Amino acid sequence: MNEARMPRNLPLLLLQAREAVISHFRPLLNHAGVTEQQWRILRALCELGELEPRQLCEICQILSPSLTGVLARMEETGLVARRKVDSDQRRLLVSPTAKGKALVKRMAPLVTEQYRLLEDALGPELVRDLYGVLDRLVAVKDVPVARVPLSAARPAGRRKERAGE
Amino acid sequence: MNEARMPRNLPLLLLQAREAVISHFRPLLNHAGVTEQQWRILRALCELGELEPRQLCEICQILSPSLTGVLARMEETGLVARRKVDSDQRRLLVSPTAKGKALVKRMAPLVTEQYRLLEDALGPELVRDLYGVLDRLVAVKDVPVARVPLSAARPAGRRKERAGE
DNA sequence: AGTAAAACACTAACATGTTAGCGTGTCAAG
DNA sequence: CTTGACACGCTAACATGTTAGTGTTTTACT
Repeated sequence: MNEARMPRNLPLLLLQAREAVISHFRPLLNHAGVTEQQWRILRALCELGELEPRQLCEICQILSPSLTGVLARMEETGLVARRKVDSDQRRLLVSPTAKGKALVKRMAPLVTEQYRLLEDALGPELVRDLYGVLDRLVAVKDVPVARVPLSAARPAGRRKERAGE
Repeated sequence: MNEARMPRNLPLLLLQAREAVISHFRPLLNHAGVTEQQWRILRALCELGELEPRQLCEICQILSPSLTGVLARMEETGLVARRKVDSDQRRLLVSPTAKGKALVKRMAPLVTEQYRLLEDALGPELVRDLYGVLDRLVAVKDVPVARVPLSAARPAGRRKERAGE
């Protein structure tokens, strides 16, 4: 018969790959008292300087609503500072505080060392191939979108019914 | 000076890669009324049959506390069923319902089609390399863990202080 | 048999992901 | 100058990620 088996689950594979890598860094970040997202933001700010929230969204792969909360907590703990832009009242500028920069400076050698250990375990070729392939993947544009037949898909009637209505 | 720049952020790159892929499937899943996690679980159950929660955790890369909630919601909407195992009162067995299987069967062609479009955009070599590299990465074991100097890292004193204490 | 350790699913508390929508500020067309 | 479209950061509501810890059932060892 048909049954036409689906292709491998690529998003899942990428998730597993990411977990395989990040698991070796999580202990370091936990010990430093920052989350993965906070670390991404701090790194970006220390490497690129003052940035706007929307830039951080793109660079750190964090959606705007999440970023709002993350930045609020980081401001609370004194890792970053936010200031308004005079020329455009809509925009903000986020910068790392002295405390934030100090944390990055403290963590950098540890992160680098752990990365080296990981590289040793993976081997230079795999690491090189990894960056090569992923960079190519991320650079891909213009992937067409399949049209949904409108008839297919659609479970029962669970389409956003609020509880209190 | 030193400043010793850190290596590239590999977990971030993997996150970006995953987003580049999953973004093309999210509309399909949304339209079907299931989340990414629910889809991973349904696929696993339909391809491998009845599974225990801890197996689903491993296969679908979902932590136990998250899985508890996801399965509860899926049982609520009638996509899966849970039953206890007699031989071991601790364990459970999760299986897809008729409704769950039907959803997978409906979605399969759409997912496969979208995957084909993605493959066309990426090119066969890149897809092949992608799986090759990621499979090798996931398979890596025995990565040593860097010892944290105990003195380094550690922001101010924000180490799990409860609000009501 | 009897006990300590481990396995399993679960809860709790917090942080983030995801979608929809809101309010204000900016800018361009009329 | 005004209006309408858009950009930006935000809130709201729900689902999931993450860490710590709990209660119960098994298992291993004495």
